[in-house]
Amino acid sequence: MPRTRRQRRPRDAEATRRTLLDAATSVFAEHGFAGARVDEIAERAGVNKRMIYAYYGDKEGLYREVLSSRLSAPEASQIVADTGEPRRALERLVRWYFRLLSEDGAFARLLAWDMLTGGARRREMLLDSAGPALELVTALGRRAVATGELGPGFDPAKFRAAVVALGLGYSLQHPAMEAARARTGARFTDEEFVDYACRLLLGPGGERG
Amino acid sequence: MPRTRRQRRPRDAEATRRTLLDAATSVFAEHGFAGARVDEIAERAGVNKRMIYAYYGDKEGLYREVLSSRLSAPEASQIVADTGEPRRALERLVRWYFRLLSEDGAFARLLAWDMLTGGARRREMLLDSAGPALELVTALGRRAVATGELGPGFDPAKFRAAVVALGLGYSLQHPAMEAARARTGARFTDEEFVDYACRLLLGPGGERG
DNA sequence: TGCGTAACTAACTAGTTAGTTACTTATGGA
DNA sequence: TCCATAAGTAACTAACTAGTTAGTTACGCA
Repeated sequence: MPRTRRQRRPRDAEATRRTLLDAATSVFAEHGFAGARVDEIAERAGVNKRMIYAYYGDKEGLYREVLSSRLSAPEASQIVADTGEPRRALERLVRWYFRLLSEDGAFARLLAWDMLTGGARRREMLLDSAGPALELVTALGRRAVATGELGPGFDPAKFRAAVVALGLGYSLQHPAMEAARARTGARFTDEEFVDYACRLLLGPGGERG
Repeated sequence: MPRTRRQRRPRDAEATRRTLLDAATSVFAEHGFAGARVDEIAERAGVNKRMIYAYYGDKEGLYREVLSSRLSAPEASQIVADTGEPRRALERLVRWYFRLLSEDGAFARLLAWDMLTGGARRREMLLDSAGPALELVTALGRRAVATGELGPGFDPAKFRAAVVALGLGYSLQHPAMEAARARTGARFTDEEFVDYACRLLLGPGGERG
C-alpha cells in the first residue's frame, strides 16, 4: 500500500532558514551542542536535513548562528538610557537581565551550555556581547558613588560578576527547585527572588556599596 | 617488527574500579554526559574498556556513580557545628560552599552539567544531597533573626538559592573571566569575590536580612 | 512557452560509539 | 601442585550520526 506522499515544502529560502534556526535554538538549548542531533533539528523544523548544510555549512556553523542571533542584544544601554538616577538605572538593568533569562529559558540554557563547553573563541564572543553592559555598569556605578547613592566600595566588575552569577545560577537551579516544590514547603515566585537579588546587590534603600 | 607487548595490568579490582571512577570524573566534568567518550575514559584510566561494563554496567551507571560519590558530602553540618553565633556559622557555611566549588572545579562543572541535562530523577538526587544543608540554613537563620543578628525578613529558601546561584554561576563564569583578564583591566581574586558575596548575603556587620 | 537555476528531497556513506564476545592469564585455597 | 574463578584483553558488531550524492520540482525571466 503506497504511503501518502509527503507534501513538498513551498520554495521560501528565508522562511526555511528561519525555521531551521528556531528549531536549532530549541534543540541546542535542550541538549547542548554535543547532545543535539542534526536529524532532530531538521525533523522539528519540518525541513530536509540537507538544507542545514546548504544554509549553515555544518552543525557547528548552525550553532554559531544560533548563538550570535541571540547575543546581538546590546539593548541594555537603551533600556537604561540616562535617567539621572544611577541607582535606579542599575536596578532596572539587573531586572532587565533577570527578565531576559527567565522569560527566554532557551537563551539562559544556551548561555550556560556555552560557558561549560565553549572554547576560548566562543567565550570571547560571549564577553564581547557583555562588554557594553559592563561599561554601562561602570559608568553608572561611578555616578552612584559620586552622588552617595552607593557606598565608596562599589566595584563594577564584582557587581557585574554577581549579577551574571545570580541570574545564570538561578535559572540553572530553576527546574530543580520546581521539582522540589512538592516536597519542601519553601516556595517563592521568580519576581520575589528578583526583588531579593536587587536588595542584595544594591541594598534596601541605597546606602550600601 | 613486533611491538613491545603492553604490560598487563596487575589484578587489583578495587584499584581498577577507583582508577576508572577518577578518570570518568574528569572526563564527565570536561565534556558532560553526552560529550564524554567511554573509550577516552578507559584510555585515560589505562584500563580496558570492558572493565567499565564489568564494574558499572554501562555509561549511565558509571555516571551515576561519579555523581553520587561526590554528592555524599553532608560534612556541612559538621563544619558549622553549633558555635552559638548563627551569623558567623552562616558565613562559614557560605565560604565552605564556595571553597568546595572553586577548589574542585570538576565538581562544580559536574553540578552544572547535571542541572542542565539531568532528568527529574537525577535532580532529586541533587536536591536530596542539598536537603540537610537547607535545614541547617533554616535553623541558623531562625536563630540569627531571634538574636537580632539578621533582620526579620530573612528567608532561608531564598538565601540558599542565592548562595547556590552565586557559587555555581561564579564558577561557570570563571574560565570566561580568566580569558578576559588580558583585555579588561578589571581583576579580582576568588577570595575577594567570596568576601564580596558574603557581604552581599549577610551584610557588612550583621544588621540586614 | 520553455529554459536555467535555486530550492528541495530521498537515499546513501564513511566514520564513530556504546556495548559484546570469546578468549587468556594470574591468584589463592584445597 | 593444580584448578576454579576473578581480572583482564583484543577484536568485533550493531546502531547511530554528521555529512554527501545525485537527482527532482517549482519559480522567475527571456
